Amino acid sequence: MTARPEPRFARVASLIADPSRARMLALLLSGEARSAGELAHAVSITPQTASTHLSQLLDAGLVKLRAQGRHKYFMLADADVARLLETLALVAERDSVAARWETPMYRPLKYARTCYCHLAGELGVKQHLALIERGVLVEAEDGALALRETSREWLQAAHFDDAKIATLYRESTKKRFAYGCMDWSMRRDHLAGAFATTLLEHYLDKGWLRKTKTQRALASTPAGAAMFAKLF
Amino acid sequence: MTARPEPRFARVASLIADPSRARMLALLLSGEARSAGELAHAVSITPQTASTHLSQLLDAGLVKLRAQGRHKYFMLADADVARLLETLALVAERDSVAARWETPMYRPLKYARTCYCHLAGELGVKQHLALIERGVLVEAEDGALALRETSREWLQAAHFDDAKIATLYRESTKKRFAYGCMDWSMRRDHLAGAFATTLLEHYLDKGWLRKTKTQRALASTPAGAAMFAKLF
DNA sequence: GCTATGCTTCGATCTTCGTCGAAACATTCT
DNA sequence: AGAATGTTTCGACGAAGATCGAAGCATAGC
Repeated sequence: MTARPEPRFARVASLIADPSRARMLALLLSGEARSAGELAHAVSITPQTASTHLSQLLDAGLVKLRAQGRHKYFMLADADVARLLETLALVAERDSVAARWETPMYRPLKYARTCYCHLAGELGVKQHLALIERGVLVEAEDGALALRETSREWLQAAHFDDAKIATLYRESTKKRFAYGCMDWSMRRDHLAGAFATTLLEHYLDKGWLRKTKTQRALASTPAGAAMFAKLF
Repeated sequence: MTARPEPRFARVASLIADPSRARMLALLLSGEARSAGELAHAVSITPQTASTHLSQLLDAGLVKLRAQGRHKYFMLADADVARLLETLALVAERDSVAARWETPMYRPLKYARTCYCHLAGELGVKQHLALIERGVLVEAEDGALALRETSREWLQAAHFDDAKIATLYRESTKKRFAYGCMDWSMRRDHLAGAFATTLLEHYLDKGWLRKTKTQRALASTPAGAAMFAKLF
C-alpha cells in the first residue's frame, strides 16, 4: 500500500544499542584512535568479539580505520557520528543531567572535555560564544563559521605564530572548517570543525590544558586559566 | 578500576533499534498525536505488542502520553527527541542522501515536511535563514533566538492579526521559543521551537501549505508560493 | 446493570545476536 | 625460516527480547 520508508536509522541505532559497542564508541568520542585490541581490553571482551563488532561499525560507516602493520587503529568516522552520540547522550541523560553534572565525579567533565577532537563543556561553549561575539568567526550564508581578516588579532593574542595563522586562513575555505555542535552537558553549542581541532591541539601544546586520568576530562593549568580569561 | 561510565545512551539506542518501534517513532516525527491502536495498525503489529513497545518508550521518556477516555494518544516527548531521530537519520542516510532526495518519491519530502511540529526541508531552512538575515529573530546571549520590536512588521506582512502577535511576544520570553534544528536532507539548520510551531500552523491555516498523502510531506499552494517568496 | 471497544498483562514460542574457544591468517622481529 | 603478536573466521552455545493468543481491565454508550 502506501510507500512507508522503512526507517534505516533503526540499523544505526541497533549498532549503538549493544553495550560493548556503545562503550567502544564512547571511548572513541575522545577523538583518539584506538587499536582493536585496546578497545577489546577496555570494554572487557575478547579480541574475537571486538573484531566482529568493529567490522560491523566499519560497514555501517560509524568508524573509520587506519591499518598500521599488524595493528588496526579505529576512530569515529567523522564529526556527524560524534554529534549523533552526543545527541543520544543528551536525551539519555536529560532527567538526571542537572544533578549528575554536579557530582564530584562528573564535575571536571562538565568544565572541559574532548568531543571528537574538539573542546566541549563549559569552556567549549564559552569559546564558541566568545569567538562569535568578538567577531573572530562569522556565520557565512551557508551556516558555516568563517574567519575574517580582523580575526588575525585574536589568533596572535592566542600565541599562534604567523606560519600557523597563514595555514589556518588557507584551511578556512574548506568545508566544515568551523561550526556549532550541540553540547549535552550545557545544552548549548560549542565549537566544532577543523578549526576547533587546531585550537584544542594548540591549547594542549602550550600547556594551557592538560588531559586528566578520567577519560575525556580536561583541566586548565594556571597559565591556561589566565589565558582563557583573556581570550573568551 | 577506573570508573567508566556505562553509557546510558545504549539503552536509548536499543529502544530505537527495534524496527517496529522505529517505525512508530518515525510516524510520530510528524508531530501529530497517534493512538496506540493507530500506531499498531500502521506498523503492522498487534495491539498487545504495540502496547509493550509504547510503555517502554514512555518509561524512557521518548514519547509522552495524553489519555482521552479509552484512547491513549502518543506523541514525541519533546523536540530533543525529534532532533535525535533526525540526527540518527542524517548519519544513517548520508551515503545515499544526495541521490535519495532527488528520487521522485522523496522530492516532496525534501522541499517541505514536518519535523516534530515545525517546518523542515528546503522551505524550513530558507525560513530559518531569512528570519535571521532580516533581523526578525536575533540570537540572544544564551544561544536561543528571540523576537525584536521591529519583528512586528514581518509578522504583519505574514498576515498575523494583532492579537496573535501580542500572544507571540508574550510567549517569546519562554524557554525554547525559537532555535535551530539540524535538517537531515539539507544538512543545515531549520527553525524549531514554539515559534516555529505557530508559524507552521499559521501557514496551514491560511492555506499556504497543505499536507499531502505522503506521511510528512507538505506542498505549497500557489498563494503560499507567492507569500513565501515575499517572506523568505 | 450489560455490551462493545481500546488497551494491558501473562505465558509460551521463536528468532536474533552477542559471546567465546579453537584455529587460521597476517605482520613484524630475530 | 620460525616465533611472537595482533586480528579474523568458524561454529556452537546461551541469553535477551519481539511476537502473538488468550484472558483481564478500563472506559463509553445503551
